[in-house]
Amino acid sequence: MANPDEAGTNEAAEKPTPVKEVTMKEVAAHAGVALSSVSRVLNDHSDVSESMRKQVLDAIEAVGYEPNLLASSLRRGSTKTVGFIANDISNPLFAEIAMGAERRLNEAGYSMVLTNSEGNPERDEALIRLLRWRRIDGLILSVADEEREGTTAELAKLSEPVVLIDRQVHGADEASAVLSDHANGMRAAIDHLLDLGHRRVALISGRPGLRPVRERVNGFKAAFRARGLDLPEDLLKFDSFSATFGQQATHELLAADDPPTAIVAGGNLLLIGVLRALQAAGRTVGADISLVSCDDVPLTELHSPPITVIDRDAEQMGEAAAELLLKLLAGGDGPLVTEIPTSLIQRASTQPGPAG
Amino acid sequence: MANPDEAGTNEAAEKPTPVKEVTMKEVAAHAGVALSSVSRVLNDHSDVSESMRKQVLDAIEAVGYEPNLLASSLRRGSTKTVGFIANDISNPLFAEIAMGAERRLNEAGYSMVLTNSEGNPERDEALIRLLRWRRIDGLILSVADEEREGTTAELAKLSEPVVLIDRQVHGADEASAVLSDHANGMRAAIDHLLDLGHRRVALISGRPGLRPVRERVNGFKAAFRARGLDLPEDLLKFDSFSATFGQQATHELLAADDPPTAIVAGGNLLLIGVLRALQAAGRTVGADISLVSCDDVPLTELHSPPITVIDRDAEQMGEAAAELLLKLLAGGDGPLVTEIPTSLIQRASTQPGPAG
DNA sequence: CAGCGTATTGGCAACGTTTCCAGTAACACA
DNA sequence: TGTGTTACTGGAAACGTTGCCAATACGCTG
Repeated sequence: MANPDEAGTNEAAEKPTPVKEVTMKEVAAHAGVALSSVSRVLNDHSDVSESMRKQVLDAIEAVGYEPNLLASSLRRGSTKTVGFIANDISNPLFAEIAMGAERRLNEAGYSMVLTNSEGNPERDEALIRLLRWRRIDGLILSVADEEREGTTAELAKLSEPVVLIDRQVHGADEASAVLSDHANGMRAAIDHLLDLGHRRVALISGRPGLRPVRERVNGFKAAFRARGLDLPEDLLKFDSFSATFGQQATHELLAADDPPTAIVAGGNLLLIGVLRALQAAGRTVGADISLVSCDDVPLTELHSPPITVIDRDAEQMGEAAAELLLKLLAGGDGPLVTEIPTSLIQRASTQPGPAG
Repeated sequence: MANPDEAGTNEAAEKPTPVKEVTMKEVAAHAGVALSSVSRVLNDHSDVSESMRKQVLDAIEAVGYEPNLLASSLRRGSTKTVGFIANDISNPLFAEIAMGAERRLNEAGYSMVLTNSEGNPERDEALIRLLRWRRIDGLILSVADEEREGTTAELAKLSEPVVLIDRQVHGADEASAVLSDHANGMRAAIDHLLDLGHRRVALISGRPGLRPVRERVNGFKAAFRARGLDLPEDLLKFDSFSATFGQQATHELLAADDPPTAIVAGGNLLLIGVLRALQAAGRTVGADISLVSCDDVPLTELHSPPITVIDRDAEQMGEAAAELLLKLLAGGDGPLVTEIPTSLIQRASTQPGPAG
């Protein structure tokens, strides 16, 4: 025996298990019927006799047949699969959206292919292309950059329905989408702070290239304008949604000549950075400085003091996106838009300010 | 005109846009070469002349060809797709694992089909079957119930490689897996608490049907046994990993005759419940009762006081799982196991106890 | 008994690839 | 000129389904 790894020659089969797949052909042969009849039974077509059905079903059981959805998809021209592209699914916000979408899609018999763009617009493009090549039936996505030409070009090549999450893609105004009402949420939050006597209100957020930021800024401005107050332009910090930027921006704000008396953090990661910076600077939330965050997460509820937030139901957003997509897949014509409300949850992190 | 919906006869095309897909056939025709040559160019086979390559590439450009990965998968017998099944991807722990796995798989040219079992073993089974039918090349999963016969049966029918996340499936000891070292982590945490003088230490966790729980209990017991101390059996609460159970169990523990002086929460959702209950009971973490949690999340770091945790790198777990799967897919033979270390991060939530 | 409708079934051509196998041309060598 | 070799290229058969179309059998009516 030259090769000690080979078990020996006592077994008939010498091949490295190329276990031929059990196909409908085997089922047909075993049942003694035509291939097409097996297909009809499996797709419960109307024209099948009871005897045929039983015969085929028994054969399926007997030979241990398992459908090949790949072949079926190719033939039918539908994969029963939808793509989901997000910046970062480890962000609890996207994780919940994905969760909601997946649940709804699964109910409807669709599987979800999940991908991360990692906030990189080039990856957005590559992923859209890949999913297109994979012949997905539809796509849910939250592009990393709304302005990017390449992304819209790739989307245009996609003839399947698309639902955007909190995005408005430039050049494709007719896109279906699930949009949160950030403007009103922010408006309510700023009104609340202004009511408390704050005037030096800072906003830390990602870049205005994304709809949520634009909308929040709109709400922010509207609140100030409504009272004839000047906008604290110097307190608006836009860069990324990361914790590191939250920390850095807060640090800078606190060190300024005329520091803010209230800060609004535009996301749960930013909040982490803001809290770290405040802690490092020895400021107490609520007492020394008021704080509002966007999106309710465990941290905001259980922090001491609890943090006021502009909330929205992320899982519902995912479900809504799936719902829209399913409508479009069923032949409904778009664009379809669902607006998800935001609500202000007042907690102890917002306290009366200087003029209050 | 009988039907007002029909635009009229001025346009040649009357069909409702059945836009025939551009296939390799069209490319071949346009380039004036054989189908097989187009295929060879696309898969850069060795035997293609420069002129042929250019000719075909130009034709692809000209007709706007896009590969059909479905047909390719069918023919090749590989979908370049792996499945991922988790209880609940909205749980930050799983979200990070999924993130890590997806990143690594994508690098290697694989897509990930993500599904939620919602902690339901029946869904586990159905999902494994569905993914099998979809001809995934491999599977990463964290089963909801390790004992479940049906699950192991479905897995047995799967001839593709499988990597378990923090699970040991009964009857399939030879499975590849990524396992965290929960026992040592818990052992360290309990040692820490015992050092501080705590004796009445409670553990709130999911059911011991899952490996993480069993391992943690082992670590817990080992720490007590090593000092010849009796196990506080009455303080071990096992039910689910939910916030509601965390809250309920804590409530009960606090109301008991001989309440614990320290609590260990076995997960981030449980922690939320524990904190709610403590808050409701007016107990201050650290001062009134010591607290340890499992898995470091923003809440544990930023809580006041910060919470001591048994940490592990979730994203690394996902990457490791993908890594193992890729090895198996490349023909490596298993079972392959990666152990992920845990570490105790001491923070202010653990303070000296009665005997300390 | 011819004719016809109904219910059921089988045959076969797709779907868009990949890959094996043969075939061709060019070229070198004897 | 014949032969062998190399370097490519074309043809055709898969992969496992589905769905159209034709074929069959049966029962019924006239």
